[in-house]
Amino acid sequence: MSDLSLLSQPAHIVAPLLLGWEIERTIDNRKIRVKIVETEAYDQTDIASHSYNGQTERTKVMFQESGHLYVYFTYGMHYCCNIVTGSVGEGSAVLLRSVEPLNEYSFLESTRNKKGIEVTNGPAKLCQALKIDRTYNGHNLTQAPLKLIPKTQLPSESIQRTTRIGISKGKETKWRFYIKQNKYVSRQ
DNA sequence: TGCCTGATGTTCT
DNA sequence: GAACATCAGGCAC
Repeated sequence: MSDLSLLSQPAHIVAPLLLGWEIERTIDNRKIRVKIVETEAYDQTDIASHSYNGQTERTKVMFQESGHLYVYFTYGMHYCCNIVTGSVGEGSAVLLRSVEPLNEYSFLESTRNKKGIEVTNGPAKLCQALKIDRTYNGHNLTQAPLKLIPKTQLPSESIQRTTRIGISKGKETKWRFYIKQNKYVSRQ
């Protein structure tokens, strides 16, 4: 039983807390574990967020209970996944930008047809590696086959805070967080 | 190493 | 009809 109550806080508080947490993804009886090393926060006051213009059919999961997964499809070929945070109706979430595999390396390399850090060092890459698609939109992260596993909080000295990547609006907001010196971080 | 661009579908205006 | 929370491959330097 994992306690995800920390996730009911605002996204920009939760985003650095999630660094170092693990995800357990079960595929064909394999229990794949990865560590979260890079995140970005988005909420309804944020012009770069999907929830900025209010709730729509696509974004409704962002407005639901925290501890669920918000998966969206972008650029015609990629999925990205977010962890919903805050309280119901708040419209906030944390984008997973990169993760570090902890086991099943060769399996992940085969799902991506890539090796090394290229397997999971980007938001769409990690979704492909872990086989996350829109069927997981709204998934409860306390349940298999996709579980979020809380870990002790990292010391603040090991966390770097910067502006976000890959957006055209809201660039000045420093809501990207990553673990310093981790090679899986997409851009240091 | 770093810039440029094509691929491709969903969402919103 | 345009924009898009991206990626990979190609080419120049």
